[in-house]
This record gives sequence, C-alpha cells and structure tokens, in this order.
Amino acid sequence: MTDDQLSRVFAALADPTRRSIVTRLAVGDATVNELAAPYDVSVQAVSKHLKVLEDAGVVGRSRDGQRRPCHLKAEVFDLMTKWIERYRQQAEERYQRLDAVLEQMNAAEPDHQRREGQAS
Amino acid sequence: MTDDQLSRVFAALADPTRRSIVTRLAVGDATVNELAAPYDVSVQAVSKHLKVLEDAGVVGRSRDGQRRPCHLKAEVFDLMTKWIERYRQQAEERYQRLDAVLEQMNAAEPDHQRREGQAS
DNA sequence: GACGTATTCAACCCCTTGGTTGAATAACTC
DNA sequence: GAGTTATTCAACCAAGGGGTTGAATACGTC
Repeated sequence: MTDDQLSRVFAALADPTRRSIVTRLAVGDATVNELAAPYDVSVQAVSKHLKVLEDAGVVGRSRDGQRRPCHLKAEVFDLMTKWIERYRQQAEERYQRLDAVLEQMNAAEPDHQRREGQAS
Repeated sequence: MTDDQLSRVFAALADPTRRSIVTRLAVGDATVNELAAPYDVSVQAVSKHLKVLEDAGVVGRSRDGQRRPCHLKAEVFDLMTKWIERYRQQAEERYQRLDAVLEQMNAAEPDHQRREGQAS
C-alpha cells in the first residue's frame, strides 16, 4: 500500500497525532524533542511519526548541529487540494444535475415514480 | 485510530483502490457489482471499501430494489479542503517569512553564516 | 414457496502500523 | 577522549487493514 505520494500524504494525515504535529509546526519550526514534549508518547514514537510525515513530503528537516528542526512544506498541500477540488466539484455538479433531472421528471410526468441513483 | 471524521476521511482516501472508486463515482453513480468489475479483487473486498468510504462520509448509498447505488458526497471534501488550506497558507507564509529573514540577515551582516530552521 | 441475483456478514490470514524498550549514532562540551 | 544531549535504529508486541472464501440476508421473478 501507500504506493504513490498521494497515498502517503493521505495516510500520513490520517493519524490525529500527526495532524496535531502539523498544527504545531504551523506555529513554528520545532525539533523532535520539542514536538514530543506535549504528547505522552516516547520521543522514538514521535520520531517515527516525523519520518512518515517526511516520507509523505509534508514536512522537511534541516540540520542545526545535533538538532533536526522540522518545518512544513507547502507543495504537498497543493497536490492534495488539487485532487480533492476535482472531485468536490464533480460531486456538486452531479447533485445539481440529479436535481435538475428529478425536477424535469416531476414536471413532465407528475405520476412517474422517483427512483434514486439512476442518473447515469 | 480513525477517531474523528477527518481521520476517517484521510484514511479512506489513503488507499489507491478507494481513490480509484471515487474517480469512477465522479463519472456517475454505480452499484457494488459495477464498481467491482474493473478491479481484480472480490466483490466482498469492494463492499468493504465502500463501507469505509461511506463511514467516512465520502459516498452515500441509495436503495433501488436489491441494488445499493453509490454516489459521491460533496460536503466532506469541503471539510478536507478547509483543513488543508489552513496549513497550506501557513506553510507558505512561513516560507516567505523565512526568506525575508534570511534576506535581512544577508543584507545586514553579509558575513553572518546562514543557519536553517531557526525562524521561530 | 423456490430460484437467482445483489450485497453483506463472519471467520480467517498475512502484513503494516503505532507503540514500547534498549542500544547505537551523531554532535556539542569539557 | 569521556560525558551529555538529540536523534535514530532494532527488535518486539498488540491492534488494525486489506485480502480471501463461505454462509447469510434481501429483493425480484418465476
């Protein structure tokens, strides 16, 4: 699983702890230890989470001495937004089309029984 | 895991097969059997995928006799877009701020060594 | 009611994942 | 080089996910 980047990004953000880390990073860059402090999980666990986020391209990491500060990366959010926006629009269009069809049906044949999910 | 809706939605879309199903549903409503045809997995597997998508609020289902046609739901895409857009903007802003800081540093002290990830 | 079709439920398998603890690596400090 | 701190690697464990097959349910048709 998680074959392409989109899969990795969605999977990465499916975890509440990781989304929480993203929220924290939106405030400002932070190291692994700083990020681990609020959560009552081990530093190693947070390190794993960061690896997942990094592999997904959600965060990047720098080297500052022995620290590895993390920062959000914007590009991957664009990728997701594009994917989502595409289907959001189509879903909305389909709703509108379905409504229009049903209205037409009702107007043309008021006694015609409505059947859902047939608007292909 | 998958405690709230956002987690469920992200987890649901993390699977390529399920994203493929979403793509298919964007073309038009379809039943479980119709959806299962293209993939070389069992109908039961697709049924499971649809349950995941339904629990996440990505698809809805109607009743047409013995068929259960599926259709995309738009609302949940809005939810995701809002969440993503929030961090996309902040990530971009941070980049710009970092760039500005680095430029300032270079302008003020040209011999100052650049250190990444310190813009808190 | 009996049959066929569409769909789901249940049990199982294997692999991944999120967590742990303990050891290893890397860099700074003395 | 020894010690300290930050981070990661390795091994392990429990739980969940995606797949299977076989049985059960629900509806339409004869």
